Formats: sequence, C-alpha cells, structure tokens
Amino acid sequence: MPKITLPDGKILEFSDALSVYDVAASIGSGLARAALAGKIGEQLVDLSYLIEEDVALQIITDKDPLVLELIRHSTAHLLACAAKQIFPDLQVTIGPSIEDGFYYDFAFSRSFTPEDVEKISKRMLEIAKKDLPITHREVSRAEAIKLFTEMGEKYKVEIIKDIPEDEVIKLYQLDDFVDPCRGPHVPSTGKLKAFKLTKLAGAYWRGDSKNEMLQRVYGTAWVDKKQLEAYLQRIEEAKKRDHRVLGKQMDLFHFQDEAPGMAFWHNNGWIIYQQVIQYMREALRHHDYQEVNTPIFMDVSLWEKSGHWEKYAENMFATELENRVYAVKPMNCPGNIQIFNQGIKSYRDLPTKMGEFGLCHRYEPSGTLMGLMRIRQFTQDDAHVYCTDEQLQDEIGKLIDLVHTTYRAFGFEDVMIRLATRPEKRIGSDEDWDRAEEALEKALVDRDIDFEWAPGEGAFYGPKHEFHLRDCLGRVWQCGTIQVDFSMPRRLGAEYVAEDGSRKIPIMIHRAILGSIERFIAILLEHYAGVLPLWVAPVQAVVMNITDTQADYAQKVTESLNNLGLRVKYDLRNEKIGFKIREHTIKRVSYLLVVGDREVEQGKVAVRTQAGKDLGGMSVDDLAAFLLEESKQPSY
RNA sequence: GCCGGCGUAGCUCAGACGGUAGAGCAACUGAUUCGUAAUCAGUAGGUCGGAAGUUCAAUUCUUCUCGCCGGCACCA
Repeated sequence: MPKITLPDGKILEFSDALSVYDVAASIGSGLARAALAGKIGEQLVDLSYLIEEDVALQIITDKDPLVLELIRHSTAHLLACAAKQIFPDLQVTIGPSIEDGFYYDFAFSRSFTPEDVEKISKRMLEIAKKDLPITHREVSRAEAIKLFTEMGEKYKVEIIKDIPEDEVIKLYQLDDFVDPCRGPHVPSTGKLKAFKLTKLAGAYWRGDSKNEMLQRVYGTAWVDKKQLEAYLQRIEEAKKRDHRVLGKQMDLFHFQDEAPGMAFWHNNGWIIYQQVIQYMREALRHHDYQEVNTPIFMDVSLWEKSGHWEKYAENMFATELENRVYAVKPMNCPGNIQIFNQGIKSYRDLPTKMGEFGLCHRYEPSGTLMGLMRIRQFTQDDAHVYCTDEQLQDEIGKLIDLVHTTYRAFGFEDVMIRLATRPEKRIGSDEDWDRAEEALEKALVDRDIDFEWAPGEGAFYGPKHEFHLRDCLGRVWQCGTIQVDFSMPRRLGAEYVAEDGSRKIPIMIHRAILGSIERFIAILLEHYAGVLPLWVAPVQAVVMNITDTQADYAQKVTESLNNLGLRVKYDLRNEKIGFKIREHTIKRVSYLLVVGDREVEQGKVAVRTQAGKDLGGMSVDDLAAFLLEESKQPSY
C-alpha cells in the first residue's frame, strides 16, 4: 500500500505497487505524456520503476533542469545503437553525459570519417523518429558476462567485471542495442528530439595513454530544437571572442611556424602586456615585495640540485655549449633562491618576498599548444615568499587575499579553486607534505572558501592551491597557484639565522597570481570580448575627422590627450565616417571621437563608445578628465 | 606524444577527371570631402606549408615532414 508524497505535499495512496508512470497517469494524461523519469529522494529513476513502499516522488518532465542529463545519457545510447547498426563489428565502451552534451567511445578497426559520423547521425534521427521503447531488465553477473562475451564486446565484459559484487546489473535495451547501464533513461527514443553530433576525437581506453586509443564521438542534446539552436548559436558567438580571433582583429600578436608555442607580440598586444605587468608591479610594491630578475638559462648542475633535472627534464629546453650543458629555466624558483642566498639572512628579514616577472620556457607536447593559453615561452608573475614555520599560515592567507583582490581588479568573479596534493613523482618527506597540505587546507577553510581536492596533482616539490578561470568555450585554465615548499630551500642551501643563533631553513611559498601573463591576457580578452577596461586597452580612443577641414583640429585633440598619458590615435583617412566607425569598432577601440565642423567651432568632440552608445559632445578638457578617471588602475 | 581534421593572396574563404588558380575585404592609384558599423572605379598581388615519389605533366594522387585546429593523455 504505497503512500506517495508529491513535491507540493499532496499524498496519494495506492492499493498496489505501481510504476512512476502509473503515478503520473493517475495525476493526468498530460503529465503522463510529458513524464520522462521520476525522482525519489535524491535519486533519479526510470518511469518504469516500481514503487512498493512509501516514498516522496517527483515526476520529472522536460521542464526540469535535471532532465538534460537524462536526455544526454539516453542520446549517448542512441548514438551507440546507431553506430553499431551501421558498423556491426565495432565495439562499444562507455558513453556518459557531460556538460552540454555527451560522448560515446568506440573501438573500431579503422578510423571514423566525417562521412561515417554523418551516416550515424542520420540513423540516430531515424531511430528517434520511430519512438522505440527503451526498456531494461536485471541480469546476473554471470549472465551479463556470458552475453557480452558472446557478442564479442570485450570492453563491456571488462566493465561488467569491475561492477561491485553487490550492485544489480541492469541491461538497457534500445532497438537491438543492449548496454549494461545504471540508468535511468527516458522511456522511448521519441523523447530525444534535439541532438547533434559535434566532434570526432581520439580518447584512450580508461583515460590511460598506455592503453589503446578509442574513437570518441561527441554530441550535444537538449529538450527541444529551440534550445539546441540557442546552444549552437552560443558556441558560434563564443568563437567570435576567441582570443586568437581577437588577436588578429586587434593586431595584438601572431604566431608563426618557425616558433611554435611562442608569441610575437605586436605593439597593441605589448601595451596590454605591459599594463598588466605594471599593475602587478605596483601591487608588489604595495605589499612589500622586492622585484628581482634572474638568468634565462643556467648550468644544468643547478637544476640537478633543485631536482628539476630528475623530475622535470623532459619539459626543459637545454643546449650544450663550451662543454657544459645549459638548461633553460622552466621555473624561476632555483634562480630566485640564489638571490636569497646572497649574504646572511636573519629571522628578522623574514618573511622575505621576492617577485619576478620571469620568462620561462617549457617544452610542452606539441599536441597541447593552444593559442596563448598553452605555450612554450611565457612570463610568469612569479614570487617567492621565504618565511618561518610560524609565519607560514599567515602568509598563505595573505596570498589568498591578494589573489582574490587581483582577480577582482581585472573583473573576474568566477574563480574555481583546487587543492592539489602530493604526486607520485616528488621530492621531500611525507611529514613535510603533511604539514604543507594541512597549511593550505586550513587557509581555505579559515576563509570559508569552497574548493575541490585534486589528489596527486601537486608540484613535485609541494602541494598547491590552483586558481582556475574559464575561457570563452567553458574550458578552465589554471592561472594562479600558491605552493608550499619545504624541499627546494634545503636542496639549494637557503638558510637564515634564528633567534637562538642557529641556522634554519626557511619555508618557501611559490606563488603566481596571474600565472602566465600570456594565458591571463587570453582569458582577459575573451572575458571582455576584446573590449578591455580602459586602463588596459591598447587604444583608448581614436579621433576621426569628417572631412579634411578638421584634420588639424583632430591632430591637436589627439596630441593634447596623449600628452596627458592617454593612448589615443587619429584617423584622418579620406573615408566616410561610417567606414571609420565600423573599422575601429571592430578593432575594439574603447572610444570613438568624431570631429566635424560643428565640434571644431565649439571646441568639442563627439564621443561614442565602442558599444555604439552616443555620449554627445564634450569639450576636450571634460573628455580628458573623463578618460583619465576611467583609465585609473584599480586598487590593490 | 596519440587520434582525427585542416594548411590556396595580408585576412576570410572558393576551386580544379592531374594540364601551374579565383572571390570578397585589405593594399596601391584615381575620383569623391561625405555626420556615427562598409563611396565608386581601376591596378597589382600566389614556388597552392615544406621535401620526396608516381606521371609527358602534381597545387590536385602517394609517402614523409612542419605547423595549426578539435579532442585524449600531459600541464611541476
């Protein structure tokens, strides 16, 4: 006699066990038609789920945000079903739902071509149209293994063998396709109304590069066509703000074949670069840092001492000259310690904070390079804090605050934080790692900051906080890090004289806030779609004349603004004003200043924002004051 | 590094049973002097990423290679 509590508190009583679908039908035929699944407690269940006891039940329809995951997962099954029908000798593996969509990994004797994907997609549409039921049954482990062994699905057999003993094995059936799966799924293929296969890619079996590579087909799925279209539109829009596209439009930087993973910075881009560094430089001063600079490459012996040569050499560039091997720095820390080591340091000198805008080179695998986001030559806004045991916690806390202040200054609120712990490849004792990890965790907990654990992802010399920002397509990139290191100072002989006269080894905190300046600029560009805050914008305004008559005036206005330290250009070309406006709008110039006879007469300029807003006529003095105010650096 | 796709004018892209290529924009020249997202006309511009092979002939086919893009693995 199940008693069913609905979300509105209403209680339905039934004399016999019944399915979720039956409950929906008892409420109304419309609901029965719209129902896609049920939610019992926190658990999503199939419509066919049999309710035998008293439960709190919610009927899930396509209005519910939870349904997207369900639809995507079912669409992945649909994909596998279609693929298997077209290529009977391929093997299926896994196919989960992911953000915005799903994928399915297949093992096949040859590679899929885009045409294959086209065929599969067509078949998917056909099966969806037929509105075939998606059913399931429970089987024993032995039965499941037997079935998939007979089918030649060795990956499935492996998966089944890994399912915990006490878990029931359910086989979901969609047309002739059977897949062991936890479910739940939508009740029939007709519910899958809006999907599209999007990408073809390789992926290692079980995510391990030692295993064979499978073929992954990505897709996206939504509850209706309208949402699908909106999503595709969104992706198109996002691509327009790709920093690589903006880099060309705004004339910021370029890459060329001879220097893979290394940017050529043009004047406009370099202005951004310098503005960003300038801001950080002043923040350093404000927070009692020194600023230093160390060599780009040094004898390999130093890297042997630091542990890099053992743990990190495969990512380092090196060259042999004068019978000695020089390694190009992938990090600034060993060099930085050399500065700390000059002269004798007292406990009174601690904490010592040394910042360095250090140019690093890392030999990144070719397949990972991506615009400015992942490159081989970049500058870090690096710093090292040398402190005592007692100071450690406090210093970490200050750094977390500084990271947040800085991100806010650049307009970022959406920051994801991870705590990466000891990796397999590491130096230092387990006790040190314990202390370091605890200190990092405590700093976050004390501040009530949400974070995720990233087990095994720390640096080889210490655990770290990772601060992640998103790019325009939702990919997250690590920017800032705070790393606690007990090993490097010892290895490289850093020490200070303690109060009792003994020599002690300081703890070192490595920290980068922006991370790589290049990556940060890429994210900054995408975040603002190129329309940067005025204080970073490479061209803050362009003065343009309507006809030749105002050319002198335009030049004079430009000059007077530039004399105040603003970054203003003029455009006196013999072009219509609409043409000039369009061009500079595309180049993301912040303010467009039009001067015609009217403005010359009144000693004014007509001001228009990049977004096309007309701010009307302003006197040159008023304009200057306005621009100067807006181009002030944020506080630090 | 691995899987797949791509590489043609400064940019965005088209194209060719194998017979050495085209558009728009940009550039240049001229006309036009114009009020808030493209004025008109003309001119010039390419070892079709690089190397080798097949062929009478390769930018097109094959192999290798470099680079870029999307994923995967990696990302101290």
